[in-house]
Amino acid sequence: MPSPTTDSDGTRPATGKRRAPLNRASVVAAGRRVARDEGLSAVTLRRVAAELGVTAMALYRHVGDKRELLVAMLDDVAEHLVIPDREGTPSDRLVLAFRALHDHLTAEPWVTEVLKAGELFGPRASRFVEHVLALLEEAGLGDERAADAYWALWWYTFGHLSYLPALRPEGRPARAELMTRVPATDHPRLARMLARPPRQAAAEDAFVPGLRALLRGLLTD
Amino acid sequence: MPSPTTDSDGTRPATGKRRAPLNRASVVAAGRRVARDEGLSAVTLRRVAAELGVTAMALYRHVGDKRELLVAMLDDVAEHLVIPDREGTPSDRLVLAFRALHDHLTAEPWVTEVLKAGELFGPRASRFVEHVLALLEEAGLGDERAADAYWALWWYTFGHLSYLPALRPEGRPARAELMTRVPATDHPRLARMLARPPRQAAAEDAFVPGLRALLRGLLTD
DNA sequence: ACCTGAACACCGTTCAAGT
DNA sequence: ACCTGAACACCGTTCAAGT
Repeated sequence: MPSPTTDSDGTRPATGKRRAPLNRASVVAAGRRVARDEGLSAVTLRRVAAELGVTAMALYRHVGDKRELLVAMLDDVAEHLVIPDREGTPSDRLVLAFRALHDHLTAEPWVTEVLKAGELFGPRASRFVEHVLALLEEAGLGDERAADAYWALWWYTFGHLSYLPALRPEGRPARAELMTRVPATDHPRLARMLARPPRQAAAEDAFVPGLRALLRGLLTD
Repeated sequence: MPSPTTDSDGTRPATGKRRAPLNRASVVAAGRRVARDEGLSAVTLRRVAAELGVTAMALYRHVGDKRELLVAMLDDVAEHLVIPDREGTPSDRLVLAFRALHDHLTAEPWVTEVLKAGELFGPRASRFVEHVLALLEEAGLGDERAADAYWALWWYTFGHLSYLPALRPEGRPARAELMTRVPATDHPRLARMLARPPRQAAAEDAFVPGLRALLRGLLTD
């Protein structure tokens, strides 16, 4: 390996063969790239390292362990969330915010697979939480009820996000197989529900009505 | 524990050294035992096999692969759910049902870790889904709205279940560390929320009010 | 028919060693 | 200071072989 140049810690591209120096951001970016292009299961330390032209053990200088890498990848996603807002009722603005959150976390499928409801989100997206709490306050909720409402909204949103992978092409056979196993005579309503087309779009369309219903219930009492 | 049915092949206890013959149920039971006693991470094919006094490869005759074992373990839990009911409004009876579901899935911590919102639950607990759909119908909802409402309720419930592991002792340090990183001046409401004690009991108490709010929103419109 | 032994192709992680 | 090579202790899974 060539490396005789004695530069201090310059970020220069250097001449030809020298690799850019590793840092946390580049490791996280490489992890996201592998996850996006090859799926979450491809995100191994060896694979991410290869992506950077480096050996797996080199990553340990920058991330601690694999779990920390995944958390950092998630934080990276959360940081780039843009929270839309406009004139309107607090309820409408809350719908707007949670739709944006939902769509943002859905943009890269691997996100919904790493996401753990408590551990990885919530407080990490500080701006988002603060925004939501402010709107709930504006809607007339006190500290305690606002906090409960925030969690209810997040649990609902998280639940829906977790449901989406099952609708992806890989999950379809499992669902089809389930349908054949449900005894229609014993469970007529369930049979009717499963008979309805479980299109991805339908599930996404179902998110907002449920969100509105939840808000209706949370804000009126 | 299956009753001593006189089956075709030799199910005799045999004399002394002969191990009871393996079957799917015993493999699933062994998996649940290991998960309950040593946590989900201990559920490896080698460990489960050892629990049965057998080698890992012997399991493949009964479960296909590891994912199938986990699904079977979950189905086993779902099957033993008792759905309580009593006189009352559909709303009250729905709260009763979802509380029971919530408590049942919470009884063994590993369950919330394997649970995938779409893939593993929902239709598998046929009795439960049918019961809920019937109550929603009784409350005046048509097929389509009842199905949407069922999913909304399940997403909310699932989200809360997924949140609980973070409250377990192992997850606490992470939360404490988050608190110190949140800038109180920029996010005063978030800081107040995090300052409140995140006791496990509090989170469980928060489940029912949110559930009621969601139902309020779903049933009135 | 049911189970075993040995092997394969991976993991995350460690540690001493290189430069 | 930063990275590598080699090794460790695991995984899930396969396959031919035993009984």
